[in-house]
Amino acid sequence: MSDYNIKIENVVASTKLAEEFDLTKIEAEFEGAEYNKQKFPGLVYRVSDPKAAFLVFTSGKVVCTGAKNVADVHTVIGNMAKKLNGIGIKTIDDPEITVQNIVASADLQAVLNLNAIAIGLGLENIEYEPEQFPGLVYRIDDPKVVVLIFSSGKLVVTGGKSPENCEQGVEVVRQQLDSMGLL
Amino acid sequence: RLRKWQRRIRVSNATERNLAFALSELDRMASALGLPRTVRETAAVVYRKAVDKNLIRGRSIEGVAAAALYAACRQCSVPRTLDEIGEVSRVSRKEIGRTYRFISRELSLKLMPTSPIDYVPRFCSGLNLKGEVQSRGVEILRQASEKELTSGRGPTGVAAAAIYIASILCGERRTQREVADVAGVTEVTIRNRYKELAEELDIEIIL
DNA sequence: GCTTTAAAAAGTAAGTT
DNA sequence: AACTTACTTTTGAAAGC
Repeated sequence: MSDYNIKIENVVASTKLAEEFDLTKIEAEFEGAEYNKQKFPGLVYRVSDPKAAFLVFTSGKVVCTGAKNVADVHTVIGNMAKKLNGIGIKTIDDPEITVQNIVASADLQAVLNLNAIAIGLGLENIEYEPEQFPGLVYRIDDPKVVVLIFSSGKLVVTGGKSPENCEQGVEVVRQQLDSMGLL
Repeated sequence: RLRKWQRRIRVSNATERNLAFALSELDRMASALGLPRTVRETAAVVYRKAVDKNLIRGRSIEGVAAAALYAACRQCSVPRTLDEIGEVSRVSRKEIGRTYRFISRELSLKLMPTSPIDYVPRFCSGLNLKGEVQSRGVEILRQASEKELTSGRGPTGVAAAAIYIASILCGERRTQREVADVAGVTEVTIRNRYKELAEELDIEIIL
């Protein structure tokens, strides 16, 4: 059927792996780990298994970004916990992982007139400043997501907490544009 | 009782002082940009509305004034780019843009993005090009708009490309470098846009 | 508000070759 | 003129300034 090639590009999640962390020790033991307290309070660590990046804080909380899907988030966080155990750091057993944001791309397969869309969706509901950025910004309340609409018909959906939110966001835009005859 | 009075007077004085400062800022920037009185007045109206809606809280007077001027230029169809406003303001282009979006939404200015056509008169006069070239440029931009060649592109770049083409068609050729300088874009951008326009609008350019 | 991470979209910009 | 790199926009959490 209709294929908008919805692809998840990035998943951001947060969790708590311990009560506290000695970031200086982790920096010394983990190859490639970066930690500059004055620059940023978190330690930066990148992995390539499933590719992802971590921000580790002294509070024991961890932010994981760059994963391509929700399953990978759990995989890399699990791997991270094992690596920490490997250098003698105890971690919480079943950490509660919360997906905070998902970025996805899609393609409506149609050239779009952004000026017409701006009027159609209502100037008070959108932001479109081509002098600054080529995409039209459309904030949706239904699934609470933000959709960037480009003249090429390509879309970027961000702010969603689940893949479903992203799909719903694309569908809302498709339907609205279709009903206005702009697709 | 007396304290309350004094406080009101003090607030009133501060408010008036701030308003006076904002208006002088608007005047200073408008003068530096050579903007007509109508634009300054429009900017003053926008600024006063922002004050009435308490939109200045947490924002600098300079930032709101610059954003108000940017908005006024667009409302009056004599747009200046954020870079141009930024050059005469002590606030960064980034903050002017951010503040503009905020007051634009809060005051429901509902401004459509700037049309490349609105830049044609200023750019052409900056290049000493006659009205004939302007008309040609505007016509090219009208066609470009109909064929979806302006969506998502910077208005100044598209306007510059149209003027570049028009100057050649009218036998008053200006170099890409000259047009790029008055439009504030790079030659690469003019090249990309003019090739696209010439191709899609079937305009033959003989150099 | 800022700092840091990642990622896509498309336009524009800057530095090399 | 081509390439490469990089910045514009949006989103979210983390801890601290």
